Amino acid sequence: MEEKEISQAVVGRLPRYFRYLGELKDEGIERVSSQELSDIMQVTASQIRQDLNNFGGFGQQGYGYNVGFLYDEIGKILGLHREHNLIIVGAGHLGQALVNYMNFERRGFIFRGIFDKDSQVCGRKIRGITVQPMKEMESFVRENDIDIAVLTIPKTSAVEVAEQLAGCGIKGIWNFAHVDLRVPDRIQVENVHLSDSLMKLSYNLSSREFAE
Amino acid sequence: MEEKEISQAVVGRLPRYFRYLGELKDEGIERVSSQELSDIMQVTASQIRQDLNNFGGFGQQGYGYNVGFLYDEIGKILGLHREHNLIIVGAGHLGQALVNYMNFERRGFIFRGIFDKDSQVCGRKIRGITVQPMKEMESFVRENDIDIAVLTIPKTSAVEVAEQLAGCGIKGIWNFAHVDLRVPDRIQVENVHLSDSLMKLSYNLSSREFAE
DNA sequence: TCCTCCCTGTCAATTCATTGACATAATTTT
DNA sequence: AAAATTATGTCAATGAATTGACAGGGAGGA
Repeated sequence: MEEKEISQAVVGRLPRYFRYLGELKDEGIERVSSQELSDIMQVTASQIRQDLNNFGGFGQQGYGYNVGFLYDEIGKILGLHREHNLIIVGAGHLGQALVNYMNFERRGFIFRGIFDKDSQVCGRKIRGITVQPMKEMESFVRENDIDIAVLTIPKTSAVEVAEQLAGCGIKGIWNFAHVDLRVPDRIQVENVHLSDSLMKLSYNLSSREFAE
Repeated sequence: MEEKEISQAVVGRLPRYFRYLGELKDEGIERVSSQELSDIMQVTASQIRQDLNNFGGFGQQGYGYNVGFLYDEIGKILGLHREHNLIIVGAGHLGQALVNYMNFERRGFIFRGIFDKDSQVCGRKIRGITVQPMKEMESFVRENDIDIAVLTIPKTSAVEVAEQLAGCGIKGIWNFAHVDLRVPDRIQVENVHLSDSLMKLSYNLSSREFAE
């Protein structure tokens, strides 16, 4: 299926295309040209065509792109046509917030388990899912066909937990801990470093002041 | 201060340098060469030197970089040497999680107010801060020297709220709503699109399967 | 059916980012 | 004090990403 390696720059733009196409679809719009999309999304039409062509010719000359079709195709490319089983490790505020955020489920990302090392928290239910102790994690991952682990734990324990997860066949880690994980190549890690993001904003605020 | 424009690629790496330098500092290490940093951080030494030189010559030939000094300098570049006043708009799970996440305060990002449109939620206290109704937001921003607004609200209301914030002199928006905000150029927007991030992970999971 | 216009897919050109190479300066060793 | 080593700052070379240009394949109207 994948012939040439797709750059992460392109991959990073796919969800945004997907979002805008979804909106157009909801508005009942059937066709769209790269130029129209360009106007809406504030990227060049050339980039849109270039990006989409990495995955095949979805458009038609003289017509443009069929919104519904393109939406579905990008969804498939992103792997949204099938379900993913997730667990959350770390039942703190952030972990709970993610479990309660329904939009993930709508896209096929289903939370199957929650784990926490604090025995006080274990047994509590979050959105119908019982928090389990850490020692149950590895067997749970193996027995329930878990694809993705979401790490919402302090960085001190994240490295160790990532190793455990690597050992029991997890495929991907969505990492909110403020540390870079070293895992085998077969495991994909997607980092969400919130404080990095906030610092970037802070930088851009200060640099802006002097630019004037 | 800023002579040439620094690319966002560089800015995006600064927090990571900052983090690793902080760790070295905590370990009591005083000096580090670009080559040593390169080994630890898994980026090329050349890139490290190139990046740092955008902001000045922090190192010394034959010696390397002084960890503490470089840490402080990058902190200043990132604007962490002064406090930022923040408000949260949207007291849902995610908003609460962010308020409760102490690490931001440690870096000088102080939450001054929380706002929500749900009158049921207003009046409740989150970490000592009373949730206020939306109509108080604009005057609060003006009167309390608020720099940054954190949007943890659904996308439907985010656009409107962003406009209100633009009107009352906010400088930056940390946007967790799943929508692209259109605000005047003077306002910096940093997006955290969690579902985009998860979709990227999903893509990389599927593409990996076929690559083997 | 034919003609005109539209818009993609793709190639080429340009811009931007990363890596490599090295002259030079400070440190450390002898 | 001199020699050897270390490691920066910077320039040049390479590589990657974005933009521009256009041939040619439909679509839509007459």
